[in-house]
Parts: sequence; structure tokens; C-alpha cells
Amino acid sequence: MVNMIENVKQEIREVVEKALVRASGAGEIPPVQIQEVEVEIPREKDHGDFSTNVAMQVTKLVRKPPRQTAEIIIKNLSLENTYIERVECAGPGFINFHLNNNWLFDTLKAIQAEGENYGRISMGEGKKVMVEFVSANPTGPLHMGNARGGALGDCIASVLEAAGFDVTREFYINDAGNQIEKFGISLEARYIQLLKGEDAVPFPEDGYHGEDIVEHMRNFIAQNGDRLLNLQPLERRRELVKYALEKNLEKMKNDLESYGITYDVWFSEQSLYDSGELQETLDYLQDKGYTFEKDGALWFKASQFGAEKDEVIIRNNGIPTYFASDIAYHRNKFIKRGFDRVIDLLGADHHGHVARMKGAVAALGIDADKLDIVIFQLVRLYRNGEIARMSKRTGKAISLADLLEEVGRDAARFIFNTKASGSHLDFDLDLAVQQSNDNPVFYVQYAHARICSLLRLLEEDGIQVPEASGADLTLLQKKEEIELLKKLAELPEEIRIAAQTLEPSRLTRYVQDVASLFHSFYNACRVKGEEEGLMKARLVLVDATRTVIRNVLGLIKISAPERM
RNA sequence: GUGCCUGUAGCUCAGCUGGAUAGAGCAACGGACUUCUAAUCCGUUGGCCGGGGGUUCGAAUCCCUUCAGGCACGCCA
Repeated sequence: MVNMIENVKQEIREVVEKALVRASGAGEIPPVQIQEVEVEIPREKDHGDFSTNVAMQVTKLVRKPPRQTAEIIIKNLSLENTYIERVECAGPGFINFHLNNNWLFDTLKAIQAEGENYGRISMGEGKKVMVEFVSANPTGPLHMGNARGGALGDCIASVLEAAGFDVTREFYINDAGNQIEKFGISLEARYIQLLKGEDAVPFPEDGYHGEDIVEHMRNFIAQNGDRLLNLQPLERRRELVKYALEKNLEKMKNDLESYGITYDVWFSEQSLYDSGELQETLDYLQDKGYTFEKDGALWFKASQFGAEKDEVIIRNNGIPTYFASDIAYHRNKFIKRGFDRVIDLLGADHHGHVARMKGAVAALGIDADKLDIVIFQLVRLYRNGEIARMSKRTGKAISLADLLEEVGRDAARFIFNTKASGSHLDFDLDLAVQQSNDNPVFYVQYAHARICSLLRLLEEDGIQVPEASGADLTLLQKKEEIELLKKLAELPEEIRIAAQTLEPSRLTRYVQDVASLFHSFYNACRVKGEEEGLMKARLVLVDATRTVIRNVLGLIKISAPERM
């Protein structure tokens, strides 16, 4: 659980805080109370390894020019037993810290010691978090929106795990309500049509017209014949829905599995009806006076809780809306199951749900900040430079299964995580399968394979990766070695920020940077055949790079091939 | 009409809880393999950060306004 960047920042914070106290004690500046000294890594290498803007922040309190304050702070710094080698005042009043490289060598030792756990942090303190994602309507196949939401949600979950949260991945099955009703009517119509001819019964206008419905009924009849014809429609539909839903769920489970996603819980919406939780929730809201009746329907006063308008929760036909069961569902998540935090992923077309859902959570007496709703923008597919809507093979809308078949799991997961969730994403199908340097997936995997190849070759000569403590790491001096090392040191910090912002796309960028710096190193420095001390030090570095690449790829569940 | 998201290099995007000279990849151009994988590397070119106001020591970043694109505004989910 080492986060060397955080350690060094903390060291600098402490040293600066002490200097402030000392300076005010000596009467050089008035006493200043500062919440936390901000320490950052400057963009420009000339500006040191770390810097702080504290002198500028206190400029009003101190009533001196920032540069002068900075000089006073610097004068009072006590740098014994720190990584800090040199300090200077620069620009409008920044204090820049130049470190000796020992912190990087310590990082290397930490990477070797922690191995596959390097990067993990304890930020989450074991708190229970649920990530609910995809939760696609089980009436049809998974589409591109589900594909992005799936990659995103699964990686958010992984990032939170790495950050020390106790994560549950959950899929909410919409197996109740209106669309299931429609599903049943559609299945039934096809069932009768298949048995008694197209004209026997009209197909409902607003039904599901997809070929998959017909397909289900064909299979059902092959297995079960026409025995449902004599049943009451309600009974008949129930059987057909049960059959088709099971098939659809199985297909979804399989598709998601081959996409690398395994859920801890598949949660049924219907179960909220059956357990009485839905009714309990509605009673609660009514008791609290958070509802009112209008036009024969029951409404939730969402506008009292920050939403734009009120929402119907029980229709005038007595049937609860989707929103009603979603409120009960969130009550279940927080209260029945005690999650400290819940994260829902929704496509941009559902963003209208955010304010009212948060409002509902607040109405339940739960801190609405415990619910994060991540909205991701929708996907546009490109092929041959043009927007691709249809699958080449099936001629229908491209499904997750089609995508996996065409570009594979690694490329799909990686590319869906290259952009921030709020950004629109253009997915270039041609690029995703290209085995070239244009393709970021291969670029990173190639770096890993290259490292493995190098280690393999040395091993054939009887040379192993040495213990970091037994190698003279100070021999690592070249620019390419140091740059790579610094990047490796950033992994825990990257995970911290990715967990905080719920943006796994940081990690795909990060691992590309690692790969890039490794390739630069590889071209500038030899390992095999070098003088033994240097070779050993570089071996430790190369092995640590492999660990970092593998850990990140493992986190986003992308393969790290040893040969390419 | 109202709300949300987006607008940064030719293209795809970072940077957005304010910091120093706005970054990366691709594309374009010029280089590097007798030596560990050239699926690689090195260098060069490329920017009124959509426009206009404001806040401040300082704005791509915060506020207002305006333009453009996407999405949503249902007793659908």
C-alpha cells in the first residue's frame, strides 16, 4: 500500500508547515493558518519535481509580495532526513522542490515488494460500495450503449476495489412493469401467429417487432408445442415471458461474461413487489406527506427535493411506475443492505432521471451525496470513415455480441475507457482491429510482450531479476530511466484520482504513458550485455515496468500477452 | 421554449476543485535497425482553448451572455 508520491507530498507539506510556524515565531511573517499546503507536480520539468503555491495563497494574510514570502519560507525550511535536495523560488512565487532520486529507488523496491498489489491503496477503508451498471432491458439484445456502460461500470468497480472499497457489482433486472407487459403481448401474438397463421391475430403496434421474438416462439413451439393455446391469456403470457426472459438473461449473462464482466448480484425488480418492499416504500412516502393525488394518480413531490417537476409513482390504473420501484430499489440498496455508497451508471438519454432519483433518496432520509449517478455519453460507430449503424453480418443494429466478434474484448474494453464518460465517443471499428501503432491497445500490449521477451532471453542465459535491495539502483541516471521511474511512481496516485473522479479513462492514458516511456528507455538503454551492475539495476526497472503494465491491464481486464 | 452534456492543433482527445511557456496520439515532413521484438524510437511543423463581457496578482479552468452540435423534457424505462 505504498503511495510514494503521496509520501513525498506529505513530507513537503510538513516541512513547509513547520517553516511557516518558525517564520511567524521569529516575527518574519504574521501567524498564518492554512488548511492544507497544496503540493503538485509541475508540468515543466525545469520547475522541479514538486512545487507549492503556498506563498501566493497566503499573500493577502501576510501582506508581502509572494516572492518575498516564498524566500522567507525557504529560509526557514529544515531539510534534514528528507528526499529534498534543492529548493528555489520561481515565477510569481512558486516554491520548487528538486529531489534526489532516492525516492524513486525506494519506489522501485516497493513495486518489487508489492508485486501484483502495487498500486492498491487503502482510501476506501473497506466501505461497502455498489456499482450498478448495464441493467439493460431484458426484452432484447445488448446494444452499444450497454457496451460502453458495461466497460465503464466494470472498470469503475475495479478501480474502487483497487482503492480499497468493498465493491459489489450489480445488474438490475427490469422484469416487472410495463415493458414486460408489452413483451408478453408481443410473444403471445407471435406464438399464435406461428401456430394459426399470420392473420389469426394482429400484431400490436407498440409491441416488440424484432425477429428475436419470433425466434423465441419458434423454439418454444418446437419444445412445447401448442399446449398454451387453451390457456387464459394472462396465464399464457406469464409462461411465455418466463420462458423468453430466462433465455434473454442467459444470453446477456453469456455476452457479458465474454466481455469480462461478472456480476455479484442479479437483482430482480419483481422481487421488490413480491417482498412487499415496494409497498413499504410507498407507505413511507405517503406517511411523510411526500406524495399527493392528482388526476387519479399518486405523485411524488420531487420538486420539494430539488427536481424540476413532480413525478407519478402510481398510475391512475393502480400500477406503480418504473420510478416507484426504482425508489424501492434504492431504499433496498441503502437501508436493507447497508451500502455506504451507491453508484448508478446511466446513458445520457436517461439523464433526466438523476435529479428525481437523488430527490427520492433524500426523501428516504438518506444523504443524497451517497448516491453517485454517472452519466455517460452515447457511442457512434465508424467504419470506413462513415457512421456504421448496422452489423455487416446480421444487417441489424450492432449488438455487444457483434462488437466482440468484430474487434474482440481487449480492444472494446480499452477503447471504451480511453475517453472520459462525459465525452461523446466515436468508436472506429477499423482502428480497433488494426495491429499497428495507431491502435493504443496493441501499443501497450507490445511494450509488455517486449519486456517479457527481454526477460526470457536473459533467463536463458541464467540471468534473473535481482532483489532490488541487492542492486545498485543509483546507477539509474539517464533521463529515460528517471522519466520512466517517475511514471511508475504515479500509479497509486492515478488510482486514487480515478477512484475519486470515477474516471477509469485515466488509467488507459496512464498505461499508454508508461508504455511510451518504456519504449523510449528501450531505444536509449540496453540491458543485455551491459556492465553487470547497471544491467541488474535496469533489470529491476524493466521488471517493475512489467508489473505496472500488467497490474493496470489486469485492472481493466485486458490481456497482457507475453509474446506478440 | 426549459434543463443537462460537449465545443482545445488538420483528426481523435487530455488538461476544467484557477497557477508558471496550453499537452498527447494520429496525420504531414525529416531521420534511427550488424547488437535485448522497428507492432519501436528521435526530431520538425502545427493553437484568437467556439465568440464576447466580467471576477483576480493570475482564467482553457470560475460567473454572465451568445453561437454550434448531442440528449432529455411521458400516468415509457
